[in-house]
Amino acid sequence: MSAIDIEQEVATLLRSADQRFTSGRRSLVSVLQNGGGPLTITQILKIDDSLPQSSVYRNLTILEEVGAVTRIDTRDDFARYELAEHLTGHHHHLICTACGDVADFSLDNQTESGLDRALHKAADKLGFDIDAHRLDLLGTCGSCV
Amino acid sequence: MSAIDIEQEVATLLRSADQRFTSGRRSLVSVLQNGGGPLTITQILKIDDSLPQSSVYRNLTILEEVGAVTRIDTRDDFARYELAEHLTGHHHHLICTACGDVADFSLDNQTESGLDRALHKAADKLGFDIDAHRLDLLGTCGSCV
DNA sequence: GCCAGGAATGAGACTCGTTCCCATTCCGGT
DNA sequence: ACCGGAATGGGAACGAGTCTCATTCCTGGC
Repeated sequence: MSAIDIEQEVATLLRSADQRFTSGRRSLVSVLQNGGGPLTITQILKIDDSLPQSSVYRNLTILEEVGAVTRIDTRDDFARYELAEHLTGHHHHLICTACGDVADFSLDNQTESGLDRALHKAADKLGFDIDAHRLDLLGTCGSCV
Repeated sequence: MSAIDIEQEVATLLRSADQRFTSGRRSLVSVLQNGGGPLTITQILKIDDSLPQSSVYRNLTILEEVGAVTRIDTRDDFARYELAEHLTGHHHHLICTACGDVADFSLDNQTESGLDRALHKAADKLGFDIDAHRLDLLGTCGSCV
């Protein structure tokens, strides 16, 4: 999905929730697009220091409610945000337990769909209704040896 | 693994890290054993109100360092703790996005090992060293309709 | 059994990521 | 251009989790 398509899609999502696609929100989306992985609030503020902290928090929450952005909880104390999967494609996360950084990766379709079947079977048995699955790898990234 | 075996194992883990298996830590382990799923600090304090908050935090941290307990981050603001997998067996979590509660479930061996192979392949490609994987289902539990 | 010294405890102060408040600014419809 | 509701942004408030430190508890050596 191209940068312009993503903008369009985010605009639509906001519009249908009676929200405006303001310049602050535009900047936020663009920072996330170029972030190369989930970003913390601190990282976002450093990348674009024209954005005030409180607006970043508020707008990320709204973008999440609208379904344009996903919040990721890792092991450290910082929430991370990235564009939602229907904008970037389904993927998973490599979480480095040494430096806290998060990178994206994907599984091949066969593994993914096999997993999905198994998950639904297990969830059905327990009367649980699946919205999404979250598969993260915890370990050490290349730069942390 | 029986309750007594678990106590033994935790004792060994603590001992080999030059830590004592004190009565507070014993209570903590027993609360987690009977919790029927990962518990928040608040839940732990409610179940056993003889435990002071600061000790619960400190001892959970120590038990985690020692490898007896695992910390789980869900969507809400509360960290949850449960006994480590080598005491209870490998499993995953159903996280209810409505009430925040967490339940355990397992996948069949075949799915699990296939997944493991795929994950290692993907991680190797990126020079990432896997310690563990974390697979959670987000959705609605039976009691939240 | 007793004592010394380090480990563990527990109550409360503190930290800091996140949320809330509210006066001001912006924007779309008329 | 004007109005009204939405969005903004600076700072105050909140609260889960951490830190401090005086007290209490163990444990190993005598």
